Amino acid sequence: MNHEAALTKTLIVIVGPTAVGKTAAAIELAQQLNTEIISADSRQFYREMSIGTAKPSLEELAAVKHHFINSHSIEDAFSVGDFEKECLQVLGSLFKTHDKVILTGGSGLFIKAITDGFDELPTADITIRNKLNDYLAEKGIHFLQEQLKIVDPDYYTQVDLNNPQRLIRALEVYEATGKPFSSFRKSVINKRPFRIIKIGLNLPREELYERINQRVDIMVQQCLVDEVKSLLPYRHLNALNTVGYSELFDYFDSKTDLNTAIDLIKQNTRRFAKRQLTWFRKDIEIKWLTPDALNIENIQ
RNA sequence: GGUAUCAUAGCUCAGUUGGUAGAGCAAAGGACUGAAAAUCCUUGUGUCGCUGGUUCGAUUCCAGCUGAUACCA
Repeated sequence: MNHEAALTKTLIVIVGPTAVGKTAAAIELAQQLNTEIISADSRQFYREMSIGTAKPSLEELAAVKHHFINSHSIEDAFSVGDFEKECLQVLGSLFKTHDKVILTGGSGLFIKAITDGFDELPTADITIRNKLNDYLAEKGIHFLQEQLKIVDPDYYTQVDLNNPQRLIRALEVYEATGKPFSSFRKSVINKRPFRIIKIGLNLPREELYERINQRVDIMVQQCLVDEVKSLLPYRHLNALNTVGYSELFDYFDSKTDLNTAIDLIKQNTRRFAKRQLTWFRKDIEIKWLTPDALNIENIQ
């Protein structure tokens, strides 16, 4: 893509909390623009998980071409970094035939991977990560904190020391490369060869929560319990460490009854929506709308 | 109808030997560069059921009322 062409290409990013109505709004806009949709949803990639991830329906998928829905298996190791690379490739080829492309999803980190990009970092070595998780279990978080203090004192002063995932990530990068994690973190925003417009969809909190509760009830009617049951053999996979699945695994373990599990799915989904809003709120480039207000006028 | 117990945060309850109160859960706010639907952090002003009485002072003691629960009729 040359510079001249780049100016004409626009990525329309539609974000917002789960259940706000991103899917329907994005499809309607895609039809008006005669374009395609890239999903940035960290669980809708996986073809084995459908009901609990609130994927677009078969009709919706037929109405507009979607990318990164059912594109991967829960057994694949598919990281945000992988998504960044694969998605940019898809975008490049879509921009050859479209001036505007829609990127939509609720996973803030995955959106950021496309709009801003990440520094070059090594992917997780599962052996190292397992070892570090063993240390965490056996020696406690203090041990990881002390290791990090020795190996990467800069990051030690910045990181949330109570967050084991952050500590382990930094330590595994050090073990894999011999260089401190902080030395990779340049935090430069990658300039993309296309224009980016960010739209955030939101509703009054009460209304959003009502939609979440209703959607969980619909998932149950659509036999979410059977879907989760069929995934029991894969429950150890990271993809299944997910709202809607974890709670029902507990039900199959007889740790809760079904109604309690369903109530917990609703509650954890509401909390998830709150975290999504926290993430997106700090992005001042986002123009906020109610879902029914999204139209071509908003994306000029 | 009688007796007893209870009435404190959205919920479940603790507590104040009388000086206007605090836990868990819920909820809200925040962080977050390859686990991200994950992970982590912060936040407790409530007519202490109502009306009186005693007292310098009552959510605490006393009386009445209202409601709940249990037992007896």
